[in-house]
Amino acid sequence: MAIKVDKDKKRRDIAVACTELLLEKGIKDLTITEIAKTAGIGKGTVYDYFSNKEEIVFEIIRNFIEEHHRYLLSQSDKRTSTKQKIFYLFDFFLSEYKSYEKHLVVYREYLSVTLSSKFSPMLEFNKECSGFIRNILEDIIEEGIKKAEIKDVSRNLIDGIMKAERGYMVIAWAEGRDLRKDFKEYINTLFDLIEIKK
Amino acid sequence: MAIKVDKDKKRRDIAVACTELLLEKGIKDLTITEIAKTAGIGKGTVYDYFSNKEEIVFEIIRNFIEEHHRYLLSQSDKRTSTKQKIFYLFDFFLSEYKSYEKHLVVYREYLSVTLSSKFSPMLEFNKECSGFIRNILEDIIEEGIKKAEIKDVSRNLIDGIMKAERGYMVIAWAEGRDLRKDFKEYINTLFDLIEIKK
DNA sequence: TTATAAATGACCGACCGTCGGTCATTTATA
DNA sequence: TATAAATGACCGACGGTCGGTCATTTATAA
Repeated sequence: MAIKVDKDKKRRDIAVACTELLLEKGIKDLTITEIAKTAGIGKGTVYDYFSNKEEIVFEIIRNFIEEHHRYLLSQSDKRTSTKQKIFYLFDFFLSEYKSYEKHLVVYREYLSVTLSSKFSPMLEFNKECSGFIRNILEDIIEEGIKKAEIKDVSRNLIDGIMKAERGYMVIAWAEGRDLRKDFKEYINTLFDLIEIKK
Repeated sequence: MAIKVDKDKKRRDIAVACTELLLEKGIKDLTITEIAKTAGIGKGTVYDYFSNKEEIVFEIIRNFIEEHHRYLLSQSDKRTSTKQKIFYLFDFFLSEYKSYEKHLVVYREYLSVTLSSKFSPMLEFNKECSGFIRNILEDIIEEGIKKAEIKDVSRNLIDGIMKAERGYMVIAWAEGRDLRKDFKEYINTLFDLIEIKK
């Protein structure tokens, strides 16, 4: 027997090595040759660990997203208001942090790819992601209802809020508007309608 | 001087000739060679009328959208309810017509392209389009308020509804859910909140 | 008026560079 | 020495370019 490499580990290593490169160049302008060079391996070796470019990009972006989800899980704070919790939940795209900017651009390009991709693991993962966010949102809403902060009908808005968030995300690029402000105003209006006035 | 062709007309002719082809193959799988063949011209000639593939696709899709907008303008019916008018406004993606299916698929791929494109005429046109829909939606809402069907606060929901629609559009593909039903439920819930009960 | 030379620009398809992906060959190790 | 692992030359597809051709129009001279 010759050497055995840990295929999974090497896969991850390649992904990690190319993270910065992806943020710098974006999906479309990222080439396999560059990926190989950056990871310090031959071009053919890339294909020993990934079956195509889409898979590599997906691996890297999945890392971003999973990391962000871990961050969200660590953030649950029962003291803040229901509305504030919702803002926190969508803070990835509401945040003003400059360092998020590149991530946001790549994430948007990734969404663009998923919009017309047939690569099912990616589509599957996307479903999981919205399921994840949706669960948190459901918890937030349920707790708000239990605390009598918001009306029962709020439950039916969950799906719409999820979709609106995606809409703001997607349209912002094409229109160059300040989506952060717009989204906040939208949530504020919803709360005008669903909040139980004391 | 040699013969002068009407450049604009020929441009349109090429676009029209390739409409069916685009619907059949989608944006990504459409090749310039096929376009040339379908339009009955040489490959080089294509580039006498369009500067790149994106421009050709854009020309064809703009036709779809403009046609649909003309249809919307012809549809104003003052007799129906505010909610019903909103459903009509978004009928392009709510409609069950089988013949719309291919258009919808290509439109979604087009959205995917706009999400990461730098081709500014397209981005500009996109802004115009949402402006167009938004104007109609504003009129619908204003009239609903004037008729005392819905509350004043509805005005602030316009932006959110626009974005939610886009979100439903975009997510449907990735999740394979029945976006028509979901979107209708979302609008129904909003109306529960903004309708003035008699 | 007519024959013909010159000018024009629409049209073409061979060709180019790039890039994702493959495969025959080499290298390293047990 | 058997075999896993790595490699980079190579391939084909595709978007886009460019030099050349040819039909048509215009200018000119007999």
